[in-house]
Order: sequence, then C-alpha cells, then structure tokens
Amino acid sequence: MSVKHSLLALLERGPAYGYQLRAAFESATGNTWPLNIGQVYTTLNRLERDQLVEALPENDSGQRPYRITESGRRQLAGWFASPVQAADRPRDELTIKLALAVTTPGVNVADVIQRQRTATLRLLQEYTRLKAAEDNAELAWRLVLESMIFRAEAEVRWLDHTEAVVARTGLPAPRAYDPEPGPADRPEPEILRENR
Amino acid sequence: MSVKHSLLALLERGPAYGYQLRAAFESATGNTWPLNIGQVYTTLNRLERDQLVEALPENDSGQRPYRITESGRRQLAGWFASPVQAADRPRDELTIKLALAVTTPGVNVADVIQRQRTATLRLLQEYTRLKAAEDNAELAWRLVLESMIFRAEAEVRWLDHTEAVVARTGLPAPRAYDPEPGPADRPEPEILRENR
DNA sequence: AGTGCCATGTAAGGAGTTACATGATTCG
DNA sequence: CGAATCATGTAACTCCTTACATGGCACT
Repeated sequence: MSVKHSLLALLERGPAYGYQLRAAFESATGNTWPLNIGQVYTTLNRLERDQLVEALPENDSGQRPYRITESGRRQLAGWFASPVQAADRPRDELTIKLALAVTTPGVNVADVIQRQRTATLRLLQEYTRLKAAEDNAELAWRLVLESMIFRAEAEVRWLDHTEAVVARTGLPAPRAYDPEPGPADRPEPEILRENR
Repeated sequence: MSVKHSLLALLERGPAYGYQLRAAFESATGNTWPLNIGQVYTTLNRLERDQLVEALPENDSGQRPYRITESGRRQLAGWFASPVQAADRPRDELTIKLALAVTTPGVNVADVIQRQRTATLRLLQEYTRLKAAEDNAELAWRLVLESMIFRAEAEVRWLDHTEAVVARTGLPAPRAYDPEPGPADRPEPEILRENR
C-alpha cells in the first residue's frame, strides 16, 4: 500500500523514472528502508494500468519517465487526507510473539523479553547516535529517524511493563484444546471492525 | 511470517485443526486481530510440506487435525529465541506518509498531522476503555491491548513532536529531480543492513 | 578487457486479502 | 424448513522479497 502512494507522492514533485524514484525514496528515508527496484517497476505498471500515472516517451538514455495524472493526484490527496487506521496496520510480530509465549508450554518468557530488550536497546542507541551525527540532515530522514526512536522507546517500556506483569501475575496453566470449542464469548470491539 | 510461527506455537499446546487454530489465535489476541481462515489452511499446507507439522487422520466430524513435529519444535524455539530485528519490521505507513508529506508540494502537513492525531487519540481512548472493562481478561489479550496502548501513545507523542519540529524549521523548498542524479552520499548504517 | 554502476525488466515464491464453493450440523 | 455456524478448501489478486537476465556506459 505505501509503495504505491509513495511513488505517487514522489511523482507529484515532477516526472521521474523508476531508478530515480527508488533513489528519491531511499534518500527520503535516509537509506534505511531500501526499496526493491523490481517492485518499483511492477508498481509503476499497476499504477499505469489504473491510470494514476502515464508513461512518457523513452528518452535517448533508455530512461522511461512517468508522470502523475489528475486521477493519481486525487488518489494521493485522499491518502494524505485519511489517517492510518487500526485495521490498516499489520499485526506486530513482537506483540504476537509475546502473547503466544505466555501460553506456549516450555517457553521462558522472561528470557524472550530480555533478549528482545537487549536487541531493541541496541537499535535505540544506534538511532540516537545517528541522530546526533546527522542533526542537520534532510527533514524527511530526520522524521523517520525520530519515529523509529519513539517506537523503540515505547517498545522498551512495554517490554519492561510486560516483564513486571508476568512476574507479578505468573503464567496461566497451559491447557490443551477443548474437544468442543464453544462460540466466541467476547464480541469484537466496534472500533476495530471498521474499514473492513 | 508471524502466522506460520503462530500456528506452530498453538500446535505446541497440542494437536488441533484449522478452524480451532483460528479460534485460538483470535482468542489470544482478544478478537482484535482477525485471522483469515483461508490463510490458515494454506499455511498449514506449507508447514506440512516443510515437515514442520504432520496431518493426523481425519476424524468422524470431518476435522483434520495437525501435530507439530520435532523439526517444527526446533523452528518454534528458534523464533522465540531470536529477537525481532529492525529489518524484520515492515515499513510504517504513517512514518512514510509524513516523511513524504514534507517534500510533496501542495500538502498541508499540519493538517495531516492533526487528522492522524485525532484518529490515534480516539483509538487510544477505545483501548483504554477496553482495558478498564476487561482488566481480568486472558493474559495474552491483555498484553496485546497494552502493546497497542503503548504504541498509540508513542505515536501521539511523535506526532506532537513532529508538529513542533515542522512549525519551528518550516518546510524545505520543493525541488524537482536532478537531471543527473549523483551517487548516494550517505552510507547505509551498518545496523540496518544486518540480516539481509 | 573487466569491474561497477545505471537502468530496465522477469520469475518464483511467501504472505495476506476478499470472495466463492461445498457439505455437515445445529437451532429456532 | 431455513438460517447460522462449523469445517474444509480454492481462486484471484496485491504486496513484497530474492534472484536472475540484459544492455549501456564510464572508469581504470
């Protein structure tokens, strides 16, 4: 989803060809989020098919630039205007891992938490070092970096909190599956069912 | 990735069939992260192909339970033992959106931030309400809920921070693409290049 | 002449989604 | 009887990744 809209956003700055779009994307994210070049071309093909971009004639150097269309501009405006919702977000692997760890027999939960904490702290230190080293970097890259810092900090806090909760309440006794699983007893919260 | 390992974790509690696995997964996440039933079956097929699980004989009720294998147990242990790395995480859509917003002509960045802030705050309130309402819920679901709360809080803080940064420094002048894009001038940080 | 970068793509597969199809059972 | 739920699956598609193929051009 985001690559499609990212390419539209980059094309809003002016026509560009695939290789250039990848460079622009990676530059905006400080070269930390590499963008697969193959995906750029396949995404551009889908965008062209959906008439959100149009191909310009190939130039002498063998470059095939694209231009955003009016329809693409509307699509892009819609993206910026609509907030990212809960249902848009992918399931977080760490959250799932710990949620399952507490009900999986034979798993040392405190150990899992500590290993993750160490890894995340190390990441956080690296981010902080980068931020100090490149304080006058591009605004976009700075925002990405700070986003990662805020998220990593929150993750460490959650890990610490979770460790305390688990230590306090202990783990539930592992039980096998009911031979006859009953109906779900907890209704799905409305807010999470939206946009589906 | 996480569905594969989630199924292995659920099967570690004992043999189960597809429908049961979906119910168990959704129950562990408080029915907030619906798991597609079709994907359960296709994932089980891949797991069986890779000999991480084995199919048990179909019973009278037409249920086809699976059992985790020794190889599957090792795979699962490896998952729990290795922390989630930076490279494993998907690109965050909101981060990309704002990073691109600041270099896309005609975008009202403050507006984008405010819309997102409102949406995230509303989510946060809903999560908080849920937590209060189900304080004695399953541990796994509680962890998931708290994870989402910590993340939403961090997001609001980052949004506020970003709003301040943008207000203070202003937006960079939009410029078109260089006719001849030079080589990348910022080396990719080592820590982010790992595990690729 | 060879290495490396620029620039375009394709192939194959995993992961995820929506949608559809099919039968059995259960419950009002 | 009909509707809902249980239970299994397939099809089509998007998204994303790794890997490979091809050709031009620049630099040593």
